[in-house]
Amino acid sequence: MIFSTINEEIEKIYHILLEFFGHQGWWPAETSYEVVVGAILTQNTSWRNVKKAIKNLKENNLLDLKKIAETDIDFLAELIKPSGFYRQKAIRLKNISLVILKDFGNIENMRNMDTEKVMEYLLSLNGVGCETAESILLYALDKPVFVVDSYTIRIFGRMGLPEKREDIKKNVMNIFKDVNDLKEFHALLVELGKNYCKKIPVCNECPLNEYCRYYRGENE
DNA sequence: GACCAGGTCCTTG
DNA sequence: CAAGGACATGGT
Repeated sequence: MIFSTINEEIEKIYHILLEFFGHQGWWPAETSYEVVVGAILTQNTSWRNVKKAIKNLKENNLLDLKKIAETDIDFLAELIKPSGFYRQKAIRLKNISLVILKDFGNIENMRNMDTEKVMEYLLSLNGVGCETAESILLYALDKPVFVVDSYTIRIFGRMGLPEKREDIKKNVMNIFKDVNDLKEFHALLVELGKNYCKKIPVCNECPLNEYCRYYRGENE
């Protein structure tokens, strides 16, 4: 067994963040389908805005695979307007729901498939890219997958860790095998990204300063 | 008013 | 492959 510096650093970061921010309890949703909807709606969009869209769907009793699959696209677009890119997202959301309904009947039925297979399947859907697919796998289907988003890439870059999404994913999944750890870690990284590791960083009080190249003025 | 937000797709070089 | 534009609302 060889101890890698990178692994130790990643593990250390996880524990610092957990201590600093506490347990995140992601994904904030009542059903697995709600995770899927949220994952689409939050693409390049603040969760604050997504919540409004989800609220609209719930108030219309539409947060259901079968119902969205039958909903008029223009009406759907109107409801999810606050989440931005709403015309695109309405089309994609309805299409994705239709296809999943046809192929599986419901989200839960996707759990029986191999992780690799579901990943491939999800990526084939228009509007589902790497991050959305990973989010669905981890948070809707409870598959042990690490979600790499733009915050993660930025944070790893600032820490001097691997910056390519597949490298990040490999490294993290090599350390954390447990679904709950993977869920927690991604949520914690988003929390750090939102509050400290921004494009214009808030280094004061950032819990990861001692690991940050940027803070030490070594790059950027 | 500028900039950013829990991306993805399509087109170009 | 990398880079650039389109998609759009709402908060700081």
